Amino acid sequence: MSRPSQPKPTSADHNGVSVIQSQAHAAPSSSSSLPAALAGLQQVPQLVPAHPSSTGGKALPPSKMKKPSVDKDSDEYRQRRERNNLAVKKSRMRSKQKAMDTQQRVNELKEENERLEAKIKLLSKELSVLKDLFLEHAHNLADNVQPPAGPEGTSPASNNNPASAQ
Amino acid sequence: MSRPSQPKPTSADHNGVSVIQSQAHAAPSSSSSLPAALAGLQQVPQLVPAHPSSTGGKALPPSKMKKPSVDKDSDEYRQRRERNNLAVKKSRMRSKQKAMDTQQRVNELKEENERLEAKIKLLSKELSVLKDLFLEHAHNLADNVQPPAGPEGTSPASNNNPASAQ
DNA sequence: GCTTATTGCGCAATCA
DNA sequence: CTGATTGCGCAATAAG
Repeated sequence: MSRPSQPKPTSADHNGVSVIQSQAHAAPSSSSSLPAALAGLQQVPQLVPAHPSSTGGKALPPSKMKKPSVDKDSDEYRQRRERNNLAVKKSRMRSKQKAMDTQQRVNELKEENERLEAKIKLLSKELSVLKDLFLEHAHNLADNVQPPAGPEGTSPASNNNPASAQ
Repeated sequence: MSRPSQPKPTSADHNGVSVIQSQAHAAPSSSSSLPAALAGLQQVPQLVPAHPSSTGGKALPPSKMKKPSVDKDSDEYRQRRERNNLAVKKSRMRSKQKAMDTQQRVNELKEENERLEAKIKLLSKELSVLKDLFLEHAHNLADNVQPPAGPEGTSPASNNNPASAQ
């Protein structure tokens, strides 16, 4: 599918002198047609070619517009277009890829986040248990310098019930 | 491949009907803050040189044209185009917005991640301190029932309450 | 001042 | 049938 230089038949009427633009009016307030506001829009209020030149000349429609000589039939031109098209394709491909990568990153980060939160939860729990144990001990020591022989402190804070039920 | 309909000329026309007007329309107003206007792109609505409303054969030399319909000069056509252009613009805008949002999400998640990791670090530290204290204590108890009498170097866990963060 | 990369846009085919 | 998407090419810039 390379691009064999082709004579390009239909090129003749491209625009050369005529911007065949077809029909008149392109919706004057085009935006008015639809909720332009909704669509975003940054419309530039009519920018007229206010060129300082005297009678601008090109303001006359029925005349010929002197467009730069961009010979569309030129071989050079065709070649450049071709290259640009390629570049465009490449660029867009990259862009898309990047978007996908970003999306993926979001997923990864989300997963990571969950993992981290789980870990935090775990650590917090461990910590609270240990703290409780410590407090208990401290209380025991404070209350009585000679706590019961029972080393383990499975008892409510402060004084544990020596004569506990069972 | 994509367009088996025609011998793909290197032109903009998608099917041979020819996009005669090239993209010269003057964006009536719509987006674009681009300085393109500077180029003096003042395209004025104007009638095309000639087009019979009828099927005036297009300009396609030695080929066969199988898509005569689609009167570009039709009012209907123009209207549909305009609408589609709007839709396209809207769609693209959304697409872009979405991409940006996703990117932002990545940033937020990254931040969150850092925060969480910091928290984990803190908790881990606290935990290790407590554990050490605990172990020490346990050893003392196991080795000797009378820790206070022992060498003063290893003073009991004093009191220091690490529960003070954030 | 060239070339490539990006960007906005319109057209048309296709999807929904 | 209508709006939404998508591939593609053009042209104007931006970037190198």
